[in-house]
Amino acid sequence: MINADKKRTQILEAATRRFAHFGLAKTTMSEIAQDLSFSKALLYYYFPDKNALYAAVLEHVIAQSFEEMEKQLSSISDCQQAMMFMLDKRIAFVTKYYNLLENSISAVQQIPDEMACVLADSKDKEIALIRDILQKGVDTGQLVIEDVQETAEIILFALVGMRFSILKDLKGVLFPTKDEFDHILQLQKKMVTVFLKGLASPSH
Amino acid sequence: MINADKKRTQILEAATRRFAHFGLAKTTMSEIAQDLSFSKALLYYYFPDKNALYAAVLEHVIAQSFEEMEKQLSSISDCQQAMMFMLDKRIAFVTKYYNLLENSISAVQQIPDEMACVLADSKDKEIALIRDILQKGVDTGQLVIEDVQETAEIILFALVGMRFSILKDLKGVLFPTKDEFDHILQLQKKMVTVFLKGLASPSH
DNA sequence: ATTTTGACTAATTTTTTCAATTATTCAAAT
DNA sequence: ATTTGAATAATTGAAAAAATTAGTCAAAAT
Repeated sequence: MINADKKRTQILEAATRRFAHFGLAKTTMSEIAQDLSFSKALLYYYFPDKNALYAAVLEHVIAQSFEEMEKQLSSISDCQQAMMFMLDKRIAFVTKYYNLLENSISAVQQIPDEMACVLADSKDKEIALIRDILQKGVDTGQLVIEDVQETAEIILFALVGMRFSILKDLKGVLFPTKDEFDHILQLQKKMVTVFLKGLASPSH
Repeated sequence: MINADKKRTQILEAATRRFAHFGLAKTTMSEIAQDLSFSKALLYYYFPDKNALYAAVLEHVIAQSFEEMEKQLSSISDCQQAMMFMLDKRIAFVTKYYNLLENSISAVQQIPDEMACVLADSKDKEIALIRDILQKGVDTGQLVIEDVQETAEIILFALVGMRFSILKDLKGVLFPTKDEFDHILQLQKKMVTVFLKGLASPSH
């Protein structure tokens, strides 16, 4: 029982390493099994198929990141500060898991339902996170916002889109460098700062 | 001479119709020639190759749109109004020429140098357009901006990215509808409005 | 009973080949 | 200088073959 869970976790971790480095297509179930000296069949004992394993990995790293972020965010009361913190963490996450996310990032191709679901969830949670930051700003009188949900959506669209636009401009670059992610972060911070100023209560 | 230019223009126009409707891949040189009852070889007398013709079409429609926009923009002094006008025109352009731009829009694939060049130019011009609107706002005392060029870039990145993010969410949709473009426009306007408010001079 | 495996099959991807389409050239005609 | 028909070169698409990988299962191990 406890041992079974351990095996499952081991598989998840090995899969995370492989997927995070090589992506879905360039990782085989055999390789993951070999990394652990397990038989390939064992992977199928714990996970129904490759997509499910990949989705589990995705879900795991996303959940981990959210958990950490929410914990740390709770101790920041200023919403400008909170937003900057979130941007830092967001970029750190994307930088670390860029290859894992490549499928979800590069549009075009169809994403299997299982992953689409995880990603949709993740998007909702991210909007909720931004919404909570904004709401705190409204509650403390720092901000004046008519529709907090929509405003959070606009901010997320702009952030995701900004990252995409900048990375697209770097055409021919298979793997963006740390510097390029830093550049994105810098512009995102400036944008959000101006945006928050635009939402600021006149009395402040 | 004058007749030769006319032929060139005819070819450009016929190519525009085909490319705008079917895109680069689904349009053949023979079809363009047939539309005009010219021989296919004549197209090669006026344009070195298919990519060059496509790039010329792209350049032409972009230049036309810019020209019209600049003319009309010159008579708008309020920068909020100017920005909204620009957003309207931008979306109208993308809606009209969506198929023509599909290559440039869908990332991933390599864009031939000739087109990349036209698109890079177009991007620079667009930034310049936004910069000029912002600069007017600074000059009239409506806005306070430290780095106008960078701010213009941020706005463009956010706009382009926003469009991309929203269209990506509509996965499986080959041709976005008018309504979907309107939704993009609506969110873009809200974003830019808040952003401009964030740049507004305190005295206003 | 649960967990694990090797050997097997099914599905998918990659490679190769070949026919058909399409881009491009060019010598000759206008 | 402009235009064309006829030819060649390049590209694409479909089909077949080969190779890799996903997924299954009966039996072994714990």
